[in-house]
Formats: sequence, C-alpha cells, structure tokens
Amino acid sequence: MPELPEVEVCRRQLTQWAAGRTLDAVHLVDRAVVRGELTSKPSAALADGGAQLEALVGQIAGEPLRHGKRLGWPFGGGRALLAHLGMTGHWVRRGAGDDPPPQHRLGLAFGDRTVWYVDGRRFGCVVPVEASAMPALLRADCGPDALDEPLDGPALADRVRSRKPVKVALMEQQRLAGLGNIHAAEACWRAHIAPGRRADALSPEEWGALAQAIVAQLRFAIEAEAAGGDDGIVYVNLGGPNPFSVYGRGGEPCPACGTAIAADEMGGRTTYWCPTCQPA
DNA sequence: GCGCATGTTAACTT
DNA sequence: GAAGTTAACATGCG
Repeated sequence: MPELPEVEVCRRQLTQWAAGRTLDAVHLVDRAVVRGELTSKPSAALADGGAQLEALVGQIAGEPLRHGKRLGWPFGGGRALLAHLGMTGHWVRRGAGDDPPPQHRLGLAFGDRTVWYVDGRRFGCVVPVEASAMPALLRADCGPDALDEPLDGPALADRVRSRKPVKVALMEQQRLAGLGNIHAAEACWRAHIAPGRRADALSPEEWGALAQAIVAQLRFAIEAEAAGGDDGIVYVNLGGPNPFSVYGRGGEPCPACGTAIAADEMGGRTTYWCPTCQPA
C-alpha cells in the first residue's frame, strides 16, 4: 500500500509506539526481511541479519525519519535501520502475549507490547546500517521529499520535465520522492492535467497547479489515513469505500463533472483520469 | 485457473 | 542517451 502518506502514518505510529523506549527483544520470523540494501528481492537476505538485529537489543529506539517512501530509524549504540514497505508492508502493535498478526515477519518487543512488521508479499525490508550513515542513505538516489521539501512550479518543472508522460515522470523517485501510482494520478486530477501529457509540454501555470495539487493530495491522504486504529494502520485504500477521485474508478462518473473516468496502461501501470477535467 | 495489485529494478528493444 | 516493454521478486484476492 505504501506511498508517501502511508509511510508517514507508519512513521508517526512507530514514533508513538517505540521512540524513547528500550528494545527488549527481537523476533526474526522471516530472515529474508533483513537485507543488505534497500531492495525488493527477498533473495538478497543478509547472511548475518539475525545478529545485526540482535545487536539492537538493549538500545533505545529513536524517532524514525522519512524521505519519500523510505524510513530511517535510529537506535542507540550508533545503529539504525532503513526500512521500505514494498507493496504490502505495514507495522502493527500487539500485546506481548497476544498472537502475532498473520504474515508477521519481524517483531520488536518494547515492554509489554510488540511492534510487528507484517508483509504478505515480502517486497519490503529492513536494512541495518550505522546511524551516522543513515541520513545520507535515507535519501540516496532520491529527489526532494514531495511533502516536506515542496517545490514551487518552476522548481517542479526543472525536476520532472522529460519526454515521458507527466504521471510516469512524477512516479520516478529520483525526480521527486514519495509519489506512486495512486497519488500521482490523483494529483494530476486535482491539477486538471491529463496524465498522458508529455512532461515537457506543460505551461508554467500548469506546473504551478501541479505543485500545489501534489502537496494537497498528500496532506489529504495522511489526514484520512492517520484516523486509523491505534493498534494498526488502516489505509484509506484498504476495506471500505474507495476514497479516491479517479484511482480504481474506471467507468465511474468523475466526482467533479460526471464524465466516465478513463483507464489505460501507462508505463506498465493502470492509470485513471477524467477526459473532461483533464483534457489531452 | 486467470488477471490484477499501492514498489523497484534489471534486461532488452525501439 | 531516452523511453517503452517485459520480466522478476512472492503472495493474496476477486
């Protein structure tokens, strides 16, 4: 599930659940979630991953940082974890004696509660690193954070301009860190820009509208998702009605004008837009 | 069984 | 070099 808003909600929950507390024990259920670098391949498991995590026991957890879709979580003793949620990763909290949630991969025990990393599809991972290196690794190969380092129209144009469709370029983390398939499409809808427009064909006004739309979309999503339960993430896109304006709504009426939402493949991902509000 | 899925990356083609 | 396509990773769901 995770794009920037989902990762930010995880960051806030980990802060609330663990920051300032001593890590009492580690339950490494699936060794493959500990990797030597941020990668979606479980086959890249770290050989001594268990020992690397055990080295954190007895240390005090700090407050996690976020850049784009990544987390960087400092611990005492000069250690830290980088984390990526992949496609299905999330963190939940349970009582120490409770059954862990299904598909639990890693548990971190703090007092009478355990924080579980859950990831059905196993594209997500944690990476043990030195705390001093963590901030740089956190943003390596990434553009500015789409929420915390917002760009104005001209700066956004400089970073995102390319011959690719604008929605595809918006998803490239080297240009701008944090947008994925859902929120890139939603931001384009908010800005009245067709996702298939070439990212070198937007006017200055359109770049300005897109810059504002990105921040508005991310703030909206974080606010909606932060309303989730205390013991686990409730993503806006899990269960319940679809909260998005165009994503996943092919054929349904546009919430603004009633035109049927269009769906097509773009850069290998299904893309949704309103042909009236977002004219080609 | 089939197609699809919110992420990332490598390999190959145009 | 830029951009598009496909596959791979592993799993669940409708």
